[in-house]
Amino acid sequence: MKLYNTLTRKLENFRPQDPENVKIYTCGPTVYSMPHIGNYAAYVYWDLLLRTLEGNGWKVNRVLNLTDVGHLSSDADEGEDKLEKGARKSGKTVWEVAEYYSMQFLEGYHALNLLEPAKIARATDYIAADQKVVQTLIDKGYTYETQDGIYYDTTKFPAYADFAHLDLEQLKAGARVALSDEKRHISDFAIWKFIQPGEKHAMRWDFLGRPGYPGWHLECSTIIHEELGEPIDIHTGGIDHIPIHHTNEIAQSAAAFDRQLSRFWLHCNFLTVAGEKISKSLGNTITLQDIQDHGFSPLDFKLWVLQGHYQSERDFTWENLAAAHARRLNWRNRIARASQATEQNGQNSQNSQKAFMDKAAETKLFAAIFAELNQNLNSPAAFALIDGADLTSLAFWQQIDEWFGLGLLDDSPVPSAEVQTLLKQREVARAAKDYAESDRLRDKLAAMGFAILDTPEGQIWQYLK
RNA sequence: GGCACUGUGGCGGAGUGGUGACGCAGCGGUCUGCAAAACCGCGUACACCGGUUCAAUUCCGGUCGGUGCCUCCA
Repeated sequence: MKLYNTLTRKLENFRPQDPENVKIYTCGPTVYSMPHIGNYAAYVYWDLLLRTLEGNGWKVNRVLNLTDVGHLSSDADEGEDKLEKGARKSGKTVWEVAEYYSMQFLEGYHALNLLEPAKIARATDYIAADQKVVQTLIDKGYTYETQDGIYYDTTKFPAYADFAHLDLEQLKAGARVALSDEKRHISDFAIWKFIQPGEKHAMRWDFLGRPGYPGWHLECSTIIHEELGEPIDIHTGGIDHIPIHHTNEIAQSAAAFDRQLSRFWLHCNFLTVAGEKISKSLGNTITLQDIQDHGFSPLDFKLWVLQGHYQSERDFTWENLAAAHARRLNWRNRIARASQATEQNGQNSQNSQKAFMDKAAETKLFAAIFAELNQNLNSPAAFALIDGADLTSLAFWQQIDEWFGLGLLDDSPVPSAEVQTLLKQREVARAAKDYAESDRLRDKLAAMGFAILDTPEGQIWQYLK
C-alpha cells in the first residue's frame, strides 16, 4: 500500500510496525458549532483510508478526539473562547454546548456511514494526563512561564521547523499576531493557560496553584500517549494543521517522551463552496441537513467526496452534487438489474441474456479496483473501473459497499409486495396490448418511485431517485 | 513577506514521455405501441512561453492565474 507521507513529502510504501495492527490517530473537530460539509469531507477520506487498511488484512486501532475545551482567548473572534461564546448565545453551559455538538457531529458521522473509531477521546477526560505532560516539559526545561500561561520554548527543539518547512525568520516578518512582551519567539505556544482574574472561563482546572486549562495542541499529544503509545503508524488531519498544530504536537511529544510521534502523516486538502472558503462570516457553511433539504442523501455527498482525491482542493457546488447523485443512482440501478437477473436466472437458468460478468473477470476487477485504493487512495480511478464493468453480481456490490461504505445495497431495497403486484399487473396488461391500462400502471409506479422499462428481454424496473 | 497546494473538454475528475480514463450534462443511432433504459457512435482538453527529447498534457526552467495556511479551524 502506498501513501503520501507529509513527513518525507514522498509517496511511500506503508506497513504497520506490528504486522497485524495499525495504530491511527485522527484529529477530530472542536465541538462548538454545527459541523459543516468541509469538516465531514476529511472524515470521509479517512474512512476510505480505514477501509483500505482493513482490506489489506490489518486490524485498525484508531482513536478520534473531540476537542470539547474552547481555546481561543484573544483577538479575532471577539476575544472569546468559542465554547464560551456558544454557551452565551444559546443560554446553555459550556458543557451542554460541547455535548450537544458532539452528538450532532456523531449523528452526521453515522449518516455518512463512517466506520466507528475504536475510541472516541474527549479532551476533557485527559486533563490530569495533560498536566503530567506539562509537568514533564517543565521538568525537562522546555518551557517558560508568563503571566498568562506555560509556554513551550520552540528554540529548545532544533527540529521545530522541519516538518512544515517553516522559515521562522520570514514567518516573523509577516505574522499577523504581534509578539507579546512575554512570548519570546513567534512560534512559541501555550501548553497550559492561566485564567486571568475577571476572565470568564467556565471550564477550569486547578494546576500549579491557579485555575487554568490546557493549550489546544496538548490534547493530541496526550491522548496519543495514553491511548496508543508512540510512535503511532498514521496520524491524519487537515492540511491547515501542518504548520502549527501538528508541528507543535511533534515538538511536545518528542520533548516529553523522546520518541517519534508518528511514522506517517496524511493530510487532506480543503473544500471550497462555489469557489470560496467555507466560513461563517461568508454565510456559506453547508450542513448535512442542508444537503438533505435539497433532496440529496448524505451518501450522495460521500460519493461526491470520494470522486476526488484527498490531496486535491475540491469545490462544492449543487450541480456537482447532482452529478454525484446521478452516478450513485446509476449504481443502485445496476444493483436493481443484478437482483432482477438473479431472480430470473433462478427461474430459468437457460436465460443467457441475463448473463453476469464471468466470475474470473469479476475477481480480476476486484483486484484492479483495490489496487487503485492501495495507490494512495485513488478512489476516482477506482470508480472509473466500477463504471466500466458489465452486469456484476450482488456479491460484487457487497464488496464495493465494504470498501467505500456508500450504502448502495441498503438503499436498493426490493420492491414491496404492493409494488410487485402492480408490476405483475402492468406486465400482463402490456402483454395483452392494453396500452391504456399498462401506461396507467406505469404512471402509478412512477409516482411510487419506480421506472418501468420494456427491454427486448421483458419488463424490468428501476429506481427513479 | 514566507510556506504549501493547484491550473486537464459545458461541469467535475484520474492518469500518462508516444493509440483522447471515467462520471454528469449534450448530440446522433439501434431497439421500441409510446416512453425510458440499455447498447453503439459523436467532443480534435491538458493556462502561457521557453528548454530537454525522435516524441511532452506528462520531465526541467520561467511567466501568469487560483486556493489555503501563517490566530481557533478539516
